[in-house]
Amino acid sequence: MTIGELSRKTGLSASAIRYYEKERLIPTAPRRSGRRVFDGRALEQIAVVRLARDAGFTLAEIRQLVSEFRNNRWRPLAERKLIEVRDAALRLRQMTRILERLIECQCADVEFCGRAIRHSCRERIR
Amino acid sequence: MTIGELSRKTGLSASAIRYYEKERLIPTAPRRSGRRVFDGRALEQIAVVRLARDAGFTLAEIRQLVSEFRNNRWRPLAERKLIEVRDAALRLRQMTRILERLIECQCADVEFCGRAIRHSCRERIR
DNA sequence: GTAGGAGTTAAAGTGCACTCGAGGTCAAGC
DNA sequence: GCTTGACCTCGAGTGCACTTTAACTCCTAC
Repeated sequence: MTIGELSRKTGLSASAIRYYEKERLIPTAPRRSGRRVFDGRALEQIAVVRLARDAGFTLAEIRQLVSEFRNNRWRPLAERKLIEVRDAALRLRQMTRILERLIECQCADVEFCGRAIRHSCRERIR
Repeated sequence: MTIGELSRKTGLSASAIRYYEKERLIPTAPRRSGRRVFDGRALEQIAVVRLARDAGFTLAEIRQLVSEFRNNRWRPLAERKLIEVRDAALRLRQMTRILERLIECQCADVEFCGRAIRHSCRERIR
């Protein structure tokens, strides 16, 4: 598979794939006359990176996760991240409820909605 | 309330608060001899911004949301964002499950876990 | 044999969301 | 009246995650 095909299949730009390789998020692909040749594993590796990134891992953390996967040092990293991810999911559910309320609400008094929303938000910081 | 107190109460740095004001995410605070004076509403306004930011709105989108709140143009913005937020929440739940599986798994064969995880990730792109 | 298209590298540039630093102001307490 | 500390503005700097650019190579098709 060329970098172009991999790019089309993953939706990730070719330059982003090169960048991921350079940053050691995915293994260095073997070259055929200077060009990268990928196999099916690259799809999985990129999918792992994207999922982790979507879940809020930084690329530095993902590099750690993938490089420390073979020894057992990834465990504390994963545990810390699980807490963060659960918290992020909670905040997203709150935001979902607020958006749903906001959208479904037909009240003419937009100021009332506003107060209700500000109140929901404020609960979070006190 | 001074900017320092507001900073302590919200956990947001004073420079970030000034930045939010400059970017019109929160209203321009009145000055007393050159210094900003905040009241309780500032707590709510900052909480709204932080919640929206946590939910994945960019500051530009938040500015739109807060500035268009009084007319009814915020509605399509909120609807589009609801879809994104639901999707983000789904991805976070996937990541939570993967992390939980990873952490709870006691198997010695880390390669097996690895394959299972790569498989879960790969499902997402095919 | 040459044009085109896809690939290569290294380095510089971009956008976001702040953060920092310099140089200055202001009120309170000694 | 002077020091201290918290505040002010403005502009530059930072870190992340890429993207773009420049100059080049390689294969295919005409």
